[in-house]
Amino acid sequence: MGPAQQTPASTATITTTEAAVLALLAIEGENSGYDLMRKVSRAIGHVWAPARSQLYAVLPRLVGAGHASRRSVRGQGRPDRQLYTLTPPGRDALDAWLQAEPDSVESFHLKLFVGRLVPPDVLIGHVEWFRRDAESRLALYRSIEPTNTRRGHDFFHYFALRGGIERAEHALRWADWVLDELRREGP
Amino acid sequence: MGPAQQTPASTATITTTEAAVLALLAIEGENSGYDLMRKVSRAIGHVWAPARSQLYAVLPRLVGAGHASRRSVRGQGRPDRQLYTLTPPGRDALDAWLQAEPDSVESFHLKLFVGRLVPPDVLIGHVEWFRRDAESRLALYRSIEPTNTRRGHDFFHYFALRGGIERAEHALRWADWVLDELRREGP
DNA sequence: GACAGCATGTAACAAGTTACATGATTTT
DNA sequence: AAAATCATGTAACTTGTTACATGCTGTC
Repeated sequence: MGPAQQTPASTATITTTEAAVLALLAIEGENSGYDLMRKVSRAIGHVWAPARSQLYAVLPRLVGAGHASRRSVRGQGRPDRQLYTLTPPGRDALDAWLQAEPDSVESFHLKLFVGRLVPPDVLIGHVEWFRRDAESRLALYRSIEPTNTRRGHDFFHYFALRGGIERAEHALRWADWVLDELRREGP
Repeated sequence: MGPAQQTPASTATITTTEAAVLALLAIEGENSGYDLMRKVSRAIGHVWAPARSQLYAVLPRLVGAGHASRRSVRGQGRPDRQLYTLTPPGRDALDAWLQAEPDSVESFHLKLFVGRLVPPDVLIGHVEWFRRDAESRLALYRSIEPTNTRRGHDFFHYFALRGGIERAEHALRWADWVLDELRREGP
C-alpha cells in the first residue's frame, strides 16, 4: 500500500505484480478475481503465476491507487462477485510500465508476453535489452570458466557453470530469433 | 522464527535459505556474516545470492534453533565480529535437507552445487528428479504447442512457448550429461 | 450424506529488496 | 577533507506460499 500514499495516482510508479494484473485487465476486460485467476492459469500464468490470495490482495490495492474500479454484482446464494475494470489512469500507468526499460529478466518476459500492448519499436528495444543482458552473463561465466574446469577446483561447480553458459548461449539465439520475427512483421 | 518454537531442534525441518547458510558454514568453517557475504559472491552466489541484511537475519535464527553457535571476538575500533560455526545438530539438519528429494528447481541446483556434501547415489537421484521435472514441463509445453502457433492465437505467446520448450530440452540434455559425469566418477 | 464447485477473503509466514544508522580506520 | 573499508545491524516494504474460514448449490 506504500507508493499510493506518497504520490498522486497519476505519477505513481507501479510494481511488476501490479503491472501484470493491469495487463490482465487490459486484455480480459472487466472480471472478478476468481475469473481472472482461472484465466491466469491458461495464458499469462506461464510467465507470472500468482497465488489466489495474492491476486485478491492486489486488486483492492489497484482500486485504492485509482488504477482499477470495483463494482459489486449480487450473486444469488453465492457471495457477491466483485468485478474489476481498468480505469484510464490505470491504462496510463500500465502503458508507462510497458514502455519503460525492463529492470529484470522476469519483467522483460512479462512485457514480451503482453507484447501486443506495446509499440513494436519499443518492444524490439526490450528484446535488445534482454540480449545485452544475456551477453553480459555469458561474458561473466566465460571469464570464470578457465579457473573452474572439470578437474580443478570443485567438480560440482563446473556443472552449474556449464549449465549457465549454455542457458546464456540459448538466450542469445532465442533473442535473435525473436528480433527476426518482430522485424519481419514491422516496417 | 516459526518452526523452532513448535518442534525441538533435532526434528525441525529447515528452509532452503537456512540450508544454504548451513552449507556455507559447512564448507567455509567458522566465519562472520561479513566474511560469509564476500565468500557467497564468489561461489554459491551463482545459485543462491542473499542480500546482506538477509544473511544477517538468518544467522541468529540458526543460533536460536541450535544449528549454529556464535562467538564474539573483540574488534579494535571496529564493532566486535560475530563468528558463527555449524553445530552437530546443525550438521544433522543440513544432511537431512541435502538428502531429501528436491522440492523445487532452485533447491535442486543448491543441492547439486554443494554436491560434495551429498552421498553420490543420493545426488544421482536428485539429478534424476530434475530430469523428470524437465520432462514433464516439456510434455506440458508440447501439448500446448499445436493450439498456439506462429499464426494462430497470440503471436507473442508463441515466443514464450518456443523459449520454454527449448529451455526444457536443454535441461534434459544437461541433466543427462551430469548423470554421465557422476556415474563415471562412481563405482 | 459427502464432496466438488462457486466466490470471497484473512492470517501467518518465508524470502528477498532497498535504504537507514552507527562509528572507527585507512586510503586517496 | 573526502571517500572507501570494516562490521554490525534495523526498518519498511513487496512478493509469494500454505492454510484457515465461510456458506450456498449442485452432483454422485
